[in-house]
Amino acid sequence: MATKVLCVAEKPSIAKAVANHLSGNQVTVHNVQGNQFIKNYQFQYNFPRWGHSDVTMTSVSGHLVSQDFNSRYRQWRSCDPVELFEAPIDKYVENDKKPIERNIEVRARQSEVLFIWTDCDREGENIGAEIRDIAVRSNRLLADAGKTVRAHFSNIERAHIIAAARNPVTIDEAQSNAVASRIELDLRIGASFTRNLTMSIQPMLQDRGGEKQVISYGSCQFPTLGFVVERYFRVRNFVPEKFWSIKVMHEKDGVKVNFSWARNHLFDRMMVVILFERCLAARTARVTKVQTKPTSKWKPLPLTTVELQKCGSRFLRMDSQRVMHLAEQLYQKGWISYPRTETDQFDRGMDLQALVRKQTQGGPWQQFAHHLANGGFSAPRNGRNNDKAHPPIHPVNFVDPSVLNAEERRVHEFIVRRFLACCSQDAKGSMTTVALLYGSETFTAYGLTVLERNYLDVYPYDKWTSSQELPDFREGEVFVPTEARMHEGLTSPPGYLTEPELIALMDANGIGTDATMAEHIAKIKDRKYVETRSQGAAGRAGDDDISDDDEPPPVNAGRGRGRGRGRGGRGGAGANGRGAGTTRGVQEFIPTTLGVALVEGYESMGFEISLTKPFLRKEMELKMKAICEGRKTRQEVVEETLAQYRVVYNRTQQRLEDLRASVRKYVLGQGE
DNA sequence: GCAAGGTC
Repeated sequence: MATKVLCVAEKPSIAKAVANHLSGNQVTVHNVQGNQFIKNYQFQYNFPRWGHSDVTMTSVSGHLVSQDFNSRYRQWRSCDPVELFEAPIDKYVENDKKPIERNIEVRARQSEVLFIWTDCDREGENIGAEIRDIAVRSNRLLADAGKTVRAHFSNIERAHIIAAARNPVTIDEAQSNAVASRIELDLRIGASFTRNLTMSIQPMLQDRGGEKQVISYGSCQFPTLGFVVERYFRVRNFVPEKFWSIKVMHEKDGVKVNFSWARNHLFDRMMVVILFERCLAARTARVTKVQTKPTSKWKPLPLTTVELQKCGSRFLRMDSQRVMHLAEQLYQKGWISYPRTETDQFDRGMDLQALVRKQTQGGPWQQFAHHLANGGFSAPRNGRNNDKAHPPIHPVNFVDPSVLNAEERRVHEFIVRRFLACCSQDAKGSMTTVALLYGSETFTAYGLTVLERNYLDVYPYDKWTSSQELPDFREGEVFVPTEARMHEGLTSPPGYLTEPELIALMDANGIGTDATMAEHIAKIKDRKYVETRSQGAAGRAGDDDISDDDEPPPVNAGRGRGRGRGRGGRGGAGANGRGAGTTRGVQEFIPTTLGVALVEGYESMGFEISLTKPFLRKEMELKMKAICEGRKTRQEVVEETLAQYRVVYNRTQQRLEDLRASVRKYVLGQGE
């Protein structure tokens, strides 16, 4: 007698891949009535634990269960918003998900074992619990010990999937509970604050003929707005500072070589005058070091969602939501892998060379792919992130670019080139350093010669070019510099926040996930908290009369722009918050008067915890971790967090006048 | 008319 096993994945693509691996492609496919994406795959498999089995492999499509307040509370004016802190919450399945629910119910009734194949992350654990609850309601026997299990897998390579099928584990209830608390808190806090804010502020805006707009609070959208406003004020409040430096130029063999000062620049004019006079007094400079050594520019890391979005803004001039939409389409058509991933390491088991060979069929990268297939291949670098659920974004099949529309083609081309770049060699070069001692001061010139472009040939988004060749200097050589002068400069203000910078800040502060960051950005635009414009479209705020010092020396460029790069430095010249590389045409974010009023209004209330800063979200993250590790229960976290927010809510009520004053000041221009 | 998280 064959055991009947029901497998349920988080999404159709996983169900299909797993079914194919386990069945050896001996599989029959059935449609699920009412949903064109979900399929049931039926095949035989011999599980060590259950023996010869008839397997049905199906999937859900993300969360199956929705949550909202009981209908008595759903009308906005049905209750005081503060009641939403404890109003009963209903769980239900949306109508469009009913066919998926029904499919599981029917199949569960015929099954002896339920085998969950959701992604191995917190949300996946919670979705797994949703699936189990629905299945158990339909077949109580599945609640018995060992009758509901879960696959532990971190990629969909064949061997890995088979190992997961043979070694089931149990659902991690703690992780599921962590998500449950997150869901409840986001709902209660988001809804209560949003209703309160909207009902107290919206009438003021309507007075001036504004349309009815929702003024929302959310644990992700507010910190996102906070980043934009913070940068805005940093630009607005920027006071340029004068600085001084010493510039040395020497012409040799017909080449003018600029030497940069080891101290870069100083903010003390007298000091620079003294140091400069010592240079002049010394008259000659002596070459203290001539060094030529190999250098390289590292190839990029495997592509994550966050990186795709940043590159989309930077290189393709598309906003993050657009890029994600296009990537989603490419995924659904089967050209690229799953586009929502935090992983920047390829699993060792993956046959990357086979994927490279697929790209030799055509496209502008064809020749390069041939070169990799014929011995040029080099294993990708490993980044530091692995979500244990999805591989880095990569092309899974060849598609002739001409069948894609213009926008899809650009995103697809980027993904293919990025992948091929990952599989090729670092660019190689040679860096010459010449150091001078002139008076008491050290000056340095650098010369870069690019020797092998390697990955750069397929990845035009990175720039690395040879500098002017340095003339021959000898250690100990003494000369009178052709030119030496003092230079006066002004520090320049940071630019407004660009989308890649905003995404980097959200990423570093844990605001949103790879799948939702673009939505939060779109949300604060939609709510009219911020506006975007093309960088450089309008004159930059403040003075035009800005000069800056020379760029810092060209250090080994390999040190990639990693995750979590801090925000632009403050004050100091040069550290101006503008991202590396060209940013012309990139969208920059400017808060509206409403956005500024909200942030300033809340700040003026002087809470010890700020709603517009990322700390609360981080704290939530830590509390979820505590639940996962068994240090706290779901109830404890919900209660203590709600208590925290209640304090903020009550104080917001008491000091509503502060918030209204802020709106009057910034939005209505009525002063204080 | 509310959030954030999955997913098509």
